[in-house]
Amino acid sequence: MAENDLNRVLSSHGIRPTLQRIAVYKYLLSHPVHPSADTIYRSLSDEFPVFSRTTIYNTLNSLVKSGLVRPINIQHDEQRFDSTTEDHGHFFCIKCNEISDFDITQKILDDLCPEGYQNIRVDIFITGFCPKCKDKQ
Amino acid sequence: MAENDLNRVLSSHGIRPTLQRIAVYKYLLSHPVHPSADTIYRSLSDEFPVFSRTTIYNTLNSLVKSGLVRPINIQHDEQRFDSTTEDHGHFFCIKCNEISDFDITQKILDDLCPEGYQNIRVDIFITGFCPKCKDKQ
DNA sequence: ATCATTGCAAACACTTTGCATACGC
DNA sequence: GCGTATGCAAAGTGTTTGCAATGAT
Repeated sequence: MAENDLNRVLSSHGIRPTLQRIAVYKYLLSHPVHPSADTIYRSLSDEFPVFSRTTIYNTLNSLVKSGLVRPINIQHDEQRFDSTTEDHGHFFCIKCNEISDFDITQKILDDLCPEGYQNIRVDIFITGFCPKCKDKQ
Repeated sequence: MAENDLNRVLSSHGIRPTLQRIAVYKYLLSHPVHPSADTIYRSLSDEFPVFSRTTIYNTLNSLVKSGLVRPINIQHDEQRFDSTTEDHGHFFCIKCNEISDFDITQKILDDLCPEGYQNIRVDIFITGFCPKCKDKQ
């Protein structure tokens, strides 16, 4: 996505497109392994030494609130973040620590919803070994 | 479950059945809303004033390691615990904060598993309003 | 000039660790 | 008696908050 498009997407979600926010959102879009706040901080710090952790957290919270980014609580020790907004599942590899997406059919999502509940979001997490790691356990 | 059965279950999983451990496990079995460590601590402290948070955490970690209890990471800010070991989904009510179980068919679980991955556990979390709360939002 | 954003330092909340005491076989 | 469990206090870790400085319109 070009810088201009990023600006437009952020603006249209009520987020003023500052240098830092563009960088965080761009990083999320281009790193589909669902990084943690700290991973984003360390990666961006190399590029722009001015970044602070506070700004990363501020930005992530704004992005989550606006609906552009979803938090993933697959591990209890740190939150991770996902810039894909369509419904899909998350696979957490306990060896390489990467989280990848997998498809979920609409039918499965419909079948899941329990009777009498009003659901707002569905999270499907699978933990195990990803294709890259399952042979070198 | 009678005290004796609890003793047997814990012992057979390599956990020496102390007063504290029995109380924590019994509490989990009898409170199917999936309490947090702190909820367990506060509830048991009333009954047995000797309990410390450390022991609650120690015990929960032992129970998780032995497979008798599963951790639930549906919220990022605290872990919650589940004494049901069969496969099922979790519904988190954002109003009353309770987590309830719902059934998942084996067929859905089979359909979920993505190609090429080796999965160890599946967690299905739905967030929203439970039947008790959906009318009084 | 005004209002939002940044970012340091400090505070916070949940969880783990170090270590001395107490318990169970 | 020896190994394990308990529990206090302290440390650790991820995240949020207070607030002054900076930036954008």
